[in-house]
Amino acid sequence: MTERQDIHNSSIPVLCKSCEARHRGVCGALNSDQLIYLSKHTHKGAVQPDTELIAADSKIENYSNIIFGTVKLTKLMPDGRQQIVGLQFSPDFLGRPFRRETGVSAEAAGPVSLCSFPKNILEKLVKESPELEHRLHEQALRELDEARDMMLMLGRMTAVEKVATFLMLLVKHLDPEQDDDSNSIRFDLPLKRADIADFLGLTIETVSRQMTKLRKAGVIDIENNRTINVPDISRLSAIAGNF
Amino acid sequence: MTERQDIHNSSIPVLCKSCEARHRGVCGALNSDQLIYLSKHTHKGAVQPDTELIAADSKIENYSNIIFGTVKLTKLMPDGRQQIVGLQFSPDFLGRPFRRETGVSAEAAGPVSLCSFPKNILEKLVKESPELEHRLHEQALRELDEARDMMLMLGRMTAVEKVATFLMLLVKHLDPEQDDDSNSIRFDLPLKRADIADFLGLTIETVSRQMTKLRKAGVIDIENNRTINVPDISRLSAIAGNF
DNA sequence: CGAAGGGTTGATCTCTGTCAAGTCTAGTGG
DNA sequence: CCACTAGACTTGACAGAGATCAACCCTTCG
Repeated sequence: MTERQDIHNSSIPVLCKSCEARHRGVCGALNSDQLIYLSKHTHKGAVQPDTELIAADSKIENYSNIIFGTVKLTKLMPDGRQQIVGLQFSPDFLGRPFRRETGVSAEAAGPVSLCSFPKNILEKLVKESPELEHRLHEQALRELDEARDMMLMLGRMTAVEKVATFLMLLVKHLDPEQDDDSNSIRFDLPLKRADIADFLGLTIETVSRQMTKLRKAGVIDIENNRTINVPDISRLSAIAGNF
Repeated sequence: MTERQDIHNSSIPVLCKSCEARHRGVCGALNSDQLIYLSKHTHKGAVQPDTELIAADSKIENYSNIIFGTVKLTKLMPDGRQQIVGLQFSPDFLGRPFRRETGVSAEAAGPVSLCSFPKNILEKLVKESPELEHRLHEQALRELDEARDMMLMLGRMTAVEKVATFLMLLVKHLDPEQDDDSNSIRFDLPLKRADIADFLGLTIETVSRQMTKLRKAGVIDIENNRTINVPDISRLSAIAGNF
């Protein structure tokens, strides 16, 4: 194992001090020198909802870490049909090293802030640090697992199951191990109905109906159309077909 | 770039001499010493159709290269619903380095022959050869792209489009750039109807009906239920929504 | 020959999509 | 301050694509 000096070294760029990505994200593989080098070329910025971050088939010039917000990866058919093929949250890495684009575009699902740096800087770092490539590899495998979970959902689940699965995805993401005892949770939907529909392979109307069904069954509680309250997570989980 | 001695070196294990994986697969990243080391622990063998190669959630002890045949990666729901989440063909690598299983199992779709070696041997090689990890990383990214293409298909396509897309997948795979001028092709389906249905998120009956529809429209020709003749690939491609 | 596996075809049902109207909220401008 | 509009969401009526149930064909194999 390589020495991981960065943790105890005080010379960490100010930019990175409070950044999640430095621990859980790809930057965790860098030592303080590399971090300083990277941060010199880095640009932190906020983007507006529905901004296109990466156009399909465009050459990618920048890579980013997501500091805050939710990014949706979408695929579009010529006639306008759309499918969300991935959601990326906080310390996720955004970009496609070593690979041309294949028709996926990235859009901010709401307010998002990013930490971006030029493609060639990252590639230089990858060459000198196998550990960094290993991190990227692991993120790719994680995304692959998520994609396959979604494939089972898209191909074989009913509408209610899909909606429940989506809600459980958010629950699991917001509640990483902590609060295991509390069986209830409350959170805001990061996506509007149209996006949820594109995520689940349904129409807006069907999504709406299934949410109403879950609400009437007492499985969830909806405030302002955006805030969800789950009084008993295990009930929701059962509908999602927890496995 | 690392020196790639293996191409011109005559001391290549007999086992590997005629193997596709040595060029296009992961083994292409190894020099002849590493190849010899690996081949010492390697076991080539054939497996019967529908054999389970990797059980869902089992600890993986072996990795393999696919020498011949088609392997399906499947996900199963408790009530028996099933979804094929990936197909792997000839020089593909089979296994999940650095990652516990997540409910995917691998099965031979027909007669398959594999070249297997123990987990720890590969992991040792990965440690000394960053190029090998890079290859594995690239295969993961390729699989991720395929998974996302499938997600669009599963979530947003109609039954005919799905079947046409599946056939085009086979066409593209069997016809890598060559024979670009010939607009027709003939091939055997590597999957039976039940597997095609699990791949497309449909039922057997619907798959059968859509194939009949394509046959009656003159887009394809079916012999013995297994051999497909496509007289005009562009017609098929148009139905699949080629993009 | 009979049984089993793979495939097709038909009749019917149902879930989800489509079309259309309506609610609620926030924002704009007179 | 109120009318007006636009966007996000819901609800209802209806239609249609695909699922389900069932019969049937064909080939293979003991």
